[in-house]
Amino acid sequence: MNAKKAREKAVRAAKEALILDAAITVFSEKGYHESRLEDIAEKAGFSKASLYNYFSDKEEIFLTLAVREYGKVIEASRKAIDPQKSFAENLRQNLLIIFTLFGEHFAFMLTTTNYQTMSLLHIEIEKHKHLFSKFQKHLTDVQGILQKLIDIGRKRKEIASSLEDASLSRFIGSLIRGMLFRWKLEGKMGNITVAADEIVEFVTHGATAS
Amino acid sequence: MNAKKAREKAVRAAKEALILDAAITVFSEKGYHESRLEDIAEKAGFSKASLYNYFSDKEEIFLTLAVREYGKVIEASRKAIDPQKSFAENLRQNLLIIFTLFGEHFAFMLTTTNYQTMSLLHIEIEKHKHLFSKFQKHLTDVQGILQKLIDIGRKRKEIASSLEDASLSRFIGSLIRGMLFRWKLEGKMGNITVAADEIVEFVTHGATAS
Amino acid sequence: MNAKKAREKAVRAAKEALILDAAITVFSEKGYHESRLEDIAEKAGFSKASLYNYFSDKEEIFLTLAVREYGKVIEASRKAIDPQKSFAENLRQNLLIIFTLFGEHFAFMLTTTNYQTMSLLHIEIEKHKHLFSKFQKHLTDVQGILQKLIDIGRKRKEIASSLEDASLSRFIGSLIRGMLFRWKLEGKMGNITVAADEIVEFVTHGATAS
Amino acid sequence: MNAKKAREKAVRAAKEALILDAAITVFSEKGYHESRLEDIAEKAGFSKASLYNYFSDKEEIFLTLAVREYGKVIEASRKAIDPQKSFAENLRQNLLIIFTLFGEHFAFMLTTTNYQTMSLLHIEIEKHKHLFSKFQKHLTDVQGILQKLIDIGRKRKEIASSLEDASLSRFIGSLIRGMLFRWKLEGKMGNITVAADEIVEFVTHGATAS
DNA sequence: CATGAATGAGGGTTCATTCAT
DNA sequence: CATGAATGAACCCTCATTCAT
Repeated sequence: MNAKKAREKAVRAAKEALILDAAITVFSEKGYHESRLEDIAEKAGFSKASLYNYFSDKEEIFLTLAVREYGKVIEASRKAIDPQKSFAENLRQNLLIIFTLFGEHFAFMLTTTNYQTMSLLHIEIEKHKHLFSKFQKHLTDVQGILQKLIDIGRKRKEIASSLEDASLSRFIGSLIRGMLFRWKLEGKMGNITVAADEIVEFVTHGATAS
Repeated sequence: MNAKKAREKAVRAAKEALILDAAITVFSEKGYHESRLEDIAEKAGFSKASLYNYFSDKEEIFLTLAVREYGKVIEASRKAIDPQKSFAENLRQNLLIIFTLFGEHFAFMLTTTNYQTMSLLHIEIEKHKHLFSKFQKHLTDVQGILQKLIDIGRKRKEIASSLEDASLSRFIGSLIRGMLFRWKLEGKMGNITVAADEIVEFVTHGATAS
Repeated sequence: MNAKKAREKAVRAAKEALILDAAITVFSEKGYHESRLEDIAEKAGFSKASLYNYFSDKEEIFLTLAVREYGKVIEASRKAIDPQKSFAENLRQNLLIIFTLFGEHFAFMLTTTNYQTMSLLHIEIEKHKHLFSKFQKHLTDVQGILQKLIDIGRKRKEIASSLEDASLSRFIGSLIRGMLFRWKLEGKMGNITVAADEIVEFVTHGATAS
Repeated sequence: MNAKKAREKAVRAAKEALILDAAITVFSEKGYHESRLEDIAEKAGFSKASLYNYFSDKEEIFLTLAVREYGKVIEASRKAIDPQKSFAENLRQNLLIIFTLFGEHFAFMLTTTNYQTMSLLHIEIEKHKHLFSKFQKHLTDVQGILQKLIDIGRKRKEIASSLEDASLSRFIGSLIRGMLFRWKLEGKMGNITVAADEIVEFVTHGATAS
């Protein structure tokens, strides 16, 4: 009977994944507020009401999804950090991971960014307190990873900027979001490798040196 | 009678400005979709219905506003460009202009950015074709100004990056938006001069050199 | 211009009354929860959304209505109290007032009674705190009026029951509600005078004496 | 095989009882319409869907329960009637039976009362015609018992009221419901003996005599 | 039988837009 | 012009009931 329970759990997880997969498409395309539950349901092959068997409301879908996606990126990023390698190499690796893992849903990261600024208005954060703080922790962690890379660079004497680490990591984050933003406007993802190389080049030398 | 016409026109323009001034506050705070016409009207001292005497719909208010705001920035930026000065100096000047002109409504730029990605979904663009293309032209112009700065830098041999000018200008744009985003999350504008200096520092030297 | 304001205010009040009049019919028939805003709107000659121009939500309609109806009864009842008359006469008068004022909407009182027990479950009472406490005060006032009658009876030595005044007034209240309940089941109001007389008879002598 | 059948039947009956026991709690607390099948199922230790193995729908659960509960009361009440005793004594006994049998679920009687007035709206009565008429018969029977008591009182010359027996019995019913209503508002049952004594006192002497 | 899951049919509420005064 | 008022069109969420396993 344990096997049955396990199977059912797996089926349920698979369906949740179906919904989240549908949701990421819709959220990426339209942003949080303009996304309609009905679109997500339809894309996932469910009726709107069925979504409520898996998630308590729209916000939970969104937050669960955000946590899942960032979780993937954070885990992969952490594993990829290699203090033996140069800052440039580590950064490049990290960028490739981000761009690869988000893949065709690269715009979702922009949606979360936007959600972040909007969430300041909602007071109902109480409802999904746990998920929400997890979401925020993940966002912090992403910046943390960038800072970790910078830290390594500092130790290896590859970084000599007078700017604070926090500023540097925020700038790198901005460049990443900027790239996603460009792709979104262009309607499709660009070449990941080129994008990563460009960012690395800009971060390491700025505009003045090659 | 010509004087009367002129007066009426001036009055109308003044009222439009009142509405736009109210709109920028609301749009900055809540973004395009979450902003309610009623809030704008109230802040402008009109009733919701009155807005329709000056603008045909919500989108026209937004686009008119965006065109106005970017227009200001573009005009001021163009005037400030000085080929005799260094790239860094020009960039710094430009950043100060952007941050100063948007002022407390700095977040409005983020809203336009977000609107930009959402507008791809609307089919109604036909309705405001003229305004919309003007809006897009302005956005292009802003990038154009950044490219102009880079161009000057190249000519003065201050920029040696292997990256294309378009990429460089996009990166700078990303850094600007990133700074605004940070301020939005923090709930208030930071120190403009410091922000400009940091961006200039990062753009000129990247992370590796000071 | 003051006249215009006054007229508009009157029109508005009239429309509110239309809605409340529609609402009392629906609420009387179906109770609070089963009443649909759409039915009320239709009966009042408005669209569902229009109701929100006059009341902030369903509960406000209900509470406003309840306060209005009980207010009428309480005012009329207070005026009718005459310490010079006998307890029986006062009670009879009061019953006639209640039955007359509620009129064809007699069942509304049952709905409020039921709402009262259900409201214990809602936590949103905060939202309409003011109206809600007014509503409760009115309910208390109705009992208070009955107690006042009893008090007069005591002073006139017409009441000799060993029961507490509070108990007596509650019993009388129960008899009133019981009469309304009967009418509701029968589908129509019965003869008001007969009903009042019966209750007076029962209250004064109980079952054992005539 | 007959034993097996019997056993299965007993098991089934036991499960039905579990559901009904859960239902009475929920219905008492929230009334018919606000009670959710899910709550009943959970309290009974079943899944929501399982309820449909025992009852065809929500209404059947309610009606079955009502019939069961009133059945108990009616049976006990009938047995307790003693023509040798005084009207007051018989009434007191009957009240104690009602209050005791409903016990902590005293509010259920109010729910049935309310359901009674609402049921006039449902057209589906056809569906549960049999149960529904049984339910109504029980309600009539309760009144019948009260009338029986009055009848005994009349025969024993203890009742001299000019009011019709039907009216008297309805009044007594109202007093009972009023007591339950009070308890519901207070959130808990009061002292049964005191309550019964008060009602007996009021019914026998009214307010004017002690 | 038991149950997880699916869903149709609402119900309350919001908001941009229109219209009559 | 200004505006109070009206409303269609959504949208989120709930729940009794059905169904497949």
